[in-house]
Amino acid sequence: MLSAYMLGEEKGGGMGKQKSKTKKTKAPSADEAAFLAGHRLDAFPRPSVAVDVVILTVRAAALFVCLHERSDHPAKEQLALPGGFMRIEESLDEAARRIVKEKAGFDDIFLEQLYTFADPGRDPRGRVITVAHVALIEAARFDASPCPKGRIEVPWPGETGGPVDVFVDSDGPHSPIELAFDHRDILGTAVRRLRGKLDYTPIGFQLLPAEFTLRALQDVHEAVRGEQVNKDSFRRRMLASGHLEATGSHERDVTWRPAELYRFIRRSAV
Amino acid sequence: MLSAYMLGEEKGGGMGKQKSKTKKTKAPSADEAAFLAGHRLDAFPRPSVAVDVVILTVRAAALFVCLHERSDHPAKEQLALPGGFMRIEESLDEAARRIVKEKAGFDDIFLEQLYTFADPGRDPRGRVITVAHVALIEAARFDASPCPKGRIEVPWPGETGGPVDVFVDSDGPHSPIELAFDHRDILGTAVRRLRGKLDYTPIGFQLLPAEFTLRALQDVHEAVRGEQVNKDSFRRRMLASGHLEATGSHERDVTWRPAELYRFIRRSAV
DNA sequence: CAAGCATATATGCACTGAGCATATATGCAC
DNA sequence: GTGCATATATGCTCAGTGCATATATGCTTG
Repeated sequence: MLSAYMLGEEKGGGMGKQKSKTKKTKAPSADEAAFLAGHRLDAFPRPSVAVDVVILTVRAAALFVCLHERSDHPAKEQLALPGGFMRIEESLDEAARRIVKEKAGFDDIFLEQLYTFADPGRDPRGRVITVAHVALIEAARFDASPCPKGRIEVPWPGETGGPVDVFVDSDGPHSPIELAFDHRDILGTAVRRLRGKLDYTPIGFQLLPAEFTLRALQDVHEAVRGEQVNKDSFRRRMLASGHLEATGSHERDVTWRPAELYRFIRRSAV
Repeated sequence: MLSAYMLGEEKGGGMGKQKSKTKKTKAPSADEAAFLAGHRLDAFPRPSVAVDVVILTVRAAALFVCLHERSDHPAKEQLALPGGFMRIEESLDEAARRIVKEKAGFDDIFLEQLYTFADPGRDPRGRVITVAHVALIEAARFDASPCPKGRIEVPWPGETGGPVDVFVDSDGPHSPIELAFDHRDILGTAVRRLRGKLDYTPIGFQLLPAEFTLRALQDVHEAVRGEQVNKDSFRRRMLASGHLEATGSHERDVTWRPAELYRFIRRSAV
């Protein structure tokens, strides 16, 4: 049944047809308008498209993710990533922001598309593909959300990849919890992406408040990378990156020498 | 205009067939089984899901992409990326490989998911989202495909991003061609991704034959990055990467001193 | 055949950033 | 004040990069 899926594409399967290239315009011709009017995209089966969001923060040198308890089957009462179905009129970004707002309560948040998971059988309800997103937020705002929070432990080094383990600390020390669907894989992909971008983009600053110490920035990098970094060269590299601006003020209520607070500034041009 | 694809009910109704493929989820309880039996994913409007593939190679120090002339509206007779609708029973990877085979003739190819483009209005037929993929192939195999070939010119430096220009050289020097839908943006995203991964993954070797000279490898890097690289440090860096194995043989039929041929070897462990 | 040419390949040197050690500064607890 | 924990500054070594120079190896040309 090849033709059923080739709507709007060539039917014959030949590759070498080379018609003369006519000038093409954006305004639809009468011919095209007639084609579109008689066109039925819903004449063949389509999957459902969901959007899931991995909302991450760094607290106490560890990665945490915002979860959501499912109120319906499948995986009823199990924890899952906040997600929902894309509405027919909204973009993926709009859908993701709506879900973040509805299920975690965050209004303004750094958001980026991650990967599309589409294995047949990943959802028992039928053919559901999900466009996963990553959102990053500072710990104070993260903590203010009522969502269940999971601590992430990454069992692989560097950017190896694979599922990660999630612990809900309120239950005390125990084995990692189960997540609905393939959400442990999605989480693993999110961590791998984050590790890959951390050194080459200013993405790490999204996990910090507006003003922060170099030590806090280092904590973020160490939590994401899952390993210690050299303090001196980290400081030098960050200060030389052009992304930091000293505020002149210092942290308070610490029992040691207060560190200077810095602001993130988007670098002019490369 | 929305109503055209908001006629919710599906005519084919083919969701039930693959329901038994739930390998990742636990056996449903009686309660859950009852829920799933009464569940209708098709009660809500769903988009159509397409897959487009950016098939790239490097030839003569330039990036080239494999295209496809559309035989039907919309954008009839216009060039586009090879693409098609995902079938309800196949994974994205399977769909992409089917499309690569059908429209470009490549059987075994490096393939990777790129990004999902889903702006409402990107397709005049209605709500169509596309999961774009990138495929890389060596120039000799690329040239053997009957697909129309476009030369890529990237108007932005580094990983700035944005649409790229495509030229069909057979028509002589002229302005960049128009591509169907948002395919110039998809191409731009592909180039940006490629630039980002080139230095930190062995992805560049996918653009070369099994045995190649260091100069050819450098040509690949320069074509992807769009700028010259230092020859000496590039050689040293590549030889120190652990990804290269000398074959002992040398290139032939060149008018200068023949360079040694190398093989790509996947580095053991990091 | 010898000279010339284009490229490959090898080596040395200066510069830069990273890792490391050391010294000084600044808050709090006692 | 003393002790302590951390921040901050400086100097050293080492590895990688950009650059220059020297040699090697094929073909072309006279």
